[in-house]
Amino acid sequence: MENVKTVFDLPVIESDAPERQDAARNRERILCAARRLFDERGAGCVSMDDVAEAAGVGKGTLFRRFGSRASLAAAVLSERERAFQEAVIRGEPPLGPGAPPAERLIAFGEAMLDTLEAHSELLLAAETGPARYTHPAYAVHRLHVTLLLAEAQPGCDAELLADSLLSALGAELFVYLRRVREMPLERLKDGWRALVLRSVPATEQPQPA
Amino acid sequence: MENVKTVFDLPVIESDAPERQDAARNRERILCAARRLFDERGAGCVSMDDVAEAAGVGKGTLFRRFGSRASLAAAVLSERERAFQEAVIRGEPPLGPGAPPAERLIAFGEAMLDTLEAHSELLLAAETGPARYTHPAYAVHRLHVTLLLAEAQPGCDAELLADSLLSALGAELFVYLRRVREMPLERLKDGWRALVLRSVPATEQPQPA
DNA sequence: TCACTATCCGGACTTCGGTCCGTTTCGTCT
DNA sequence: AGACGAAACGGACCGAAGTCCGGATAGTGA
Repeated sequence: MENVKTVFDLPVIESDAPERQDAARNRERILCAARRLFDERGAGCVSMDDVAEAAGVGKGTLFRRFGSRASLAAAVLSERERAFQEAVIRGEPPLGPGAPPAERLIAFGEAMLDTLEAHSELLLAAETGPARYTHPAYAVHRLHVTLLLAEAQPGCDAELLADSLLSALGAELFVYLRRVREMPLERLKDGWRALVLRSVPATEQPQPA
Repeated sequence: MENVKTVFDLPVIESDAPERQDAARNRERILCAARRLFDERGAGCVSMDDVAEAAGVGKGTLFRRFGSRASLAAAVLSERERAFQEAVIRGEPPLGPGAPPAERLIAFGEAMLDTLEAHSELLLAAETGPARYTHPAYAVHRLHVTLLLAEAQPGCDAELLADSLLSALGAELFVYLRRVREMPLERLKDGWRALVLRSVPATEQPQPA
């Protein structure tokens, strides 16, 4: 995992040719406008037409660059996501390499919960539809969790368990627990910790290596 | 739990007055048409206009009875849901009362997975938007799981753990695992079993009572 | 039987995500 | 510089969920 490059957002598969100048300019305009609007009004109150207009760009252009609303939200989050991946792959323990897998899993979930707390609306927008599971960022999270689980508990179905655990960090559930059920953030973190410690033997020691 | 009445669908909060005759007739027509169309074409290919037309009813009426598409899908599923609740509350072990809590949790998840396998599209439609967590059926599932967890493991945060475990049975994740990742149903069941056994000490014995 | 009213009906309308396609612009090759 | 093809632009257009409100109707009380 530590040799993996961070994975950026790939809103639309760009084959190989470099981006044309106007395209790059418009992408920047759009991202800038979207960031501003989402920030001002909350992601829920911003339509794609709003973004297009604020960016001074046609709607077709908006959808050509970012294939969907969910994808645009993800792109706006990509900078943060990039930093997060960096911290996970090359950062300090316990989030980064060096700590025992259970510790790292706990730190991972806590970091995710902090991100959710700070950007729940945006993450909610980014997870609507089938977007969540097909997004490259999710693939990275899954891979990370899968590897940690496999390390902590060889023999378990780490692939599947990773998805199951990650589902507990979904934005929809988070918003529900936080806003409707009004659970404090700390409680969610404790819950995650307990969940991980149940899934992984706490008796694990720091990997020798 | 065993004394709780089954909870039916409450698509729209009807205060107390009994339903007017034409209203009841139209509800029936709508449900009938929806059931048929969903069955014929798959839930994804049926618009609300389609349902309204097939039911011989205006669109306004459709939305007056069932507040949203998700709610309509849930209503169509309500009969099955009712039977499921019955089996959980008063049926045979291990799904019904009598088996140790871990066993019942496993059986519960397996039954949910079977339902998902049979009606994934409909469940997917029923879970779009914030619908899932606010639906009465979800409240019943959560209560059931919460009580079993509390019984199996006093002292744990059963409320939260219930939601976390249930998130692993969400329709969106299911469809993704099943169709995109192409995991066999049995693997998902095994995964659920493992998840439950990790969350609950397997050393638990049938409740003394 | 006949008002009378609360409830319900229905379809036109709005909003919004997403698509299409004729037009424009960029970069390149001569 | 001029021409040419690929790529990008933009806004009209579409389908579908959900809202609104003027008109119809079922139950009620006299």
